[in-house]
Amino acid sequence: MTETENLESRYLKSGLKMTGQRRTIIKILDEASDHPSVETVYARARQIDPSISLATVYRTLSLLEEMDLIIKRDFNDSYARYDTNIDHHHHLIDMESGAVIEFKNEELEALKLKIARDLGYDLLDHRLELYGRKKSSSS
Amino acid sequence: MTETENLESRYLKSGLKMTGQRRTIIKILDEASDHPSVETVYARARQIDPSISLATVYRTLSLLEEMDLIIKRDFNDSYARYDTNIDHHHHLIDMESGAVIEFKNEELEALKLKIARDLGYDLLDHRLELYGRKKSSSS
DNA sequence: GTAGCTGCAAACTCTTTGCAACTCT
DNA sequence: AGAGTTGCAAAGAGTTTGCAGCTAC
Repeated sequence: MTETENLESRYLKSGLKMTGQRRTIIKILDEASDHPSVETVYARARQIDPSISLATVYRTLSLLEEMDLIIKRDFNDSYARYDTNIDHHHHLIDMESGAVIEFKNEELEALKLKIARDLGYDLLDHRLELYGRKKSSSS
Repeated sequence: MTETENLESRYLKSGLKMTGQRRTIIKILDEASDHPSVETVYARARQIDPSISLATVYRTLSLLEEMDLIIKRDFNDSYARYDTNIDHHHHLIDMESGAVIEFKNEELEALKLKIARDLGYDLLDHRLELYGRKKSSSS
């Protein structure tokens, strides 16, 4: 969960232009601990810069995704959501609150490599999502 | 991969009306070994019944999904794809050919339960997708 | 006979794009 | 100055829906 560098400095290294709009969006992503949708990023961006357009949010998020600075996800929603954390991890989605919890598991990493190997494949990427309900020890 | 009953007989048990269009779509799904998209089902359906409409395909697939006879999936495509196999399994997506390979793994089932439990959750559903490239022993 | 299904076309949601104006470097 | 970025509005893809006619039961 602790990243060496924030998104802004990683972006700056690319040499691409830094505009007011991009700075706004990158700041929002840097501060986001959730996995915001385009609309959410847009809403937050408007609080900082009311004149920003949705098209710019779409374009900037696509750009950052192509640069592998963020990752596009779909948690069975009808819209895309973005993940700022590029470290490899998985998600547990709380089906009651919609909260997304990140986790890592070494055993799983080993197992999935083994499964792919057994099927005759080199693993390039993968995803695991768990959908659950919070255990209540009382009720 | 072997199902006790086919989709058609499971559908008939529901008591819902069986129309020509539904029979066509259900037959296509019963015979599909891939994970067809709405457009694919539509294209195949037209070969049997050229007058069938896309809206009916959408409606029928939604209906079958609500009845838990098929499962809607999204393999990072921009459109929905359907899975006829309701047995619990996972997918390995061949990133070169786009082929989708189904697999099961008991070790994985146990592990994912453990992960959810450790996070304080009861597991309701989950999905694992592996994205890989076929190993070539020669090249 | 009638509840429910169908085809058609229009509408809707999410995302992308053409273009003229603007802004970082 | 100039390449790249922006806002706007229009267009695009995928999906849903209202409605009048039709069909399985």
